[in-house]
Amino acid sequence: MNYSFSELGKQLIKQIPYGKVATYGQIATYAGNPRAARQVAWILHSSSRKHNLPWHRVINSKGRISLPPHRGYEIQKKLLEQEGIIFEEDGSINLDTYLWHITDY
DNA sequence: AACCTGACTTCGG
DNA sequence: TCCGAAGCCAGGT
Repeated sequence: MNYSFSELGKQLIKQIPYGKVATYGQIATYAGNPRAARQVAWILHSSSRKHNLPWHRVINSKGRISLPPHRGYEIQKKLLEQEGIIFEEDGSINLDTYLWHITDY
């Protein structure tokens, strides 16, 4: 059975454990297209609501939230902090500590 | 059916 | 550190 990139990406996002985060590129890589990071953002836009995806656990490669202020940034930060994730002074997250490894699953 | 757009990433300069 | 360009998918116009 051939699952679409979006379908796989959606499944992967659902698997991100509580208290962990994943990057767009990481999801894209696991879904089979290392260069399709942009599509991951698209998945979140189109499916996070109807499929109950833990969208707040997806951040960019720099370990920072990609949402602009007043466009969800504050909300995402709050949700992550509620899961025990600590933000650095510059607003980034220590990926060595919080990045999800597929092996954790 | 062509064209546009996204919460991105990587690479080169 | 910053900027531009290329690469990828799917849904809306």
